Amino acid sequence: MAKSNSKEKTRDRIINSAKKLFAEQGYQKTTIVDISRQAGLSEAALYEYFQGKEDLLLTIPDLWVSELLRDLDEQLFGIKGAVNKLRKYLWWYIRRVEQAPLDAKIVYLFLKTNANFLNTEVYSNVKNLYSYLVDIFEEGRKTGEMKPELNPLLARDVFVGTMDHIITRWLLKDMTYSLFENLETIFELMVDAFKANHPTLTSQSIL
Amino acid sequence: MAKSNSKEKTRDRIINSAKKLFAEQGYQKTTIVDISRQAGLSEAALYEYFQGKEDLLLTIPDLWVSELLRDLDEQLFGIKGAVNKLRKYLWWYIRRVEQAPLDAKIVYLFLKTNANFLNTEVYSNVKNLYSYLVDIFEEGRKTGEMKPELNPLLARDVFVGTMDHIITRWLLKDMTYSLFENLETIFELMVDAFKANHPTLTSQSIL
DNA sequence: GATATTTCCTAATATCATTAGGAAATATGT
DNA sequence: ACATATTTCCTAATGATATTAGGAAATATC
Repeated sequence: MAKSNSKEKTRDRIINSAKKLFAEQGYQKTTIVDISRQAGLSEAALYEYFQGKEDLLLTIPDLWVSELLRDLDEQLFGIKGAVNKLRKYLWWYIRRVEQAPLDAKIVYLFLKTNANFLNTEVYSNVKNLYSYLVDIFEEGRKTGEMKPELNPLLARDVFVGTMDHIITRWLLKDMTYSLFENLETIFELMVDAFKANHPTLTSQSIL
Repeated sequence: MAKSNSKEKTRDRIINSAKKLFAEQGYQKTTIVDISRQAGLSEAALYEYFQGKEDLLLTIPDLWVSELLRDLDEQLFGIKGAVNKLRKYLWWYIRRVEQAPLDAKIVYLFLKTNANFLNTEVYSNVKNLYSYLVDIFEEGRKTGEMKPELNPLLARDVFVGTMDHIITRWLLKDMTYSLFENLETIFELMVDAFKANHPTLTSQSIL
């Protein structure tokens, strides 16, 4: 299996070169020659591994997001309470973004642009990633930890929107600070939107 | 002034053609030939009006966003109370997006990608657009209408993030529904994050 | 050791963005 | 009205770059 092994190595080298260059110079300004040089190949050889530049762009975040999805279950396992799960989700995701800023940059800045994004494997994986949040809000609503009238889909929009917003700004500002800086405060702010109104009084009410 | 008049007309024709094609097919897939044909010109003539394709891309949202900025002051004039201002801001902005979906699409989907975005006039105008929100939250905090410990910058992040998120999804889904559908509910959800905790009790407390 | 397959390369080819150079139309000054 | 300057536009270049052709070198398979 030395053949397929070396094939995997070359493929990985191409992916990593592309990732680096896309994130540094942007998708448009990165040429196939750039990528293949960086990977120590000719342009033509690259086409043995990928159908083209766009295929390459779509492959990178695909790997990252499906790995995220695999990890998420495990991370939330055993955590009790909707708010605690929500906190874990946020801290986990932000950490993952800080650990893989190049992947994050490609997902957040270059993918949405792409006309095929909605038909992508990445898109459906991202949707899955976010659907966990809907479940968490649903649980919170049911247990009375959160508002009885809470709409889980809209709560997810607030949560994901805020998360994506601070991540996008961080990426545009070239990751010059830590995403964790105000995370606690912003989390508490959001939770106030979701939590039942009078936590010190009885939150169980009969219809 | 027939000369400069006709010049303006041609320029506008180019802008509108580009706007339409960029929004329909994306920036990359739209060619200069496409745009100039649509505008009834040769490619070369287009270069009399714009420095190139990227210049064209950046000009379109520049016009839209500076017009928004001019309008905003007037729209908020005479509205009393931070929550009322916030509501007006949201309804105004969402309406503007629905009225100019092509411009919105270019701002939201193609601009962030661009490496020069942060050095753009558009960027500084968008920042100005958002800075109104910070003022509103500051006012709300001072008058006691909102939490005394509210961080106006973070509140803005929640508000803008949520707004941008629902707009981006709407654009990706090809504007097949109305942005106003759940707006009331989502607004109330967010306001719960900002408002003082016990509105029925005294909200003035001494440190 | 011979043959098939994979991996890679050097050169086309094709598709644009952009520029050159100049013609036609329009404005300006007399 | 005429001559000249300026603006607007056009038909080709030119140049960059994604992709493909065709085949050589390396590697695997029998």
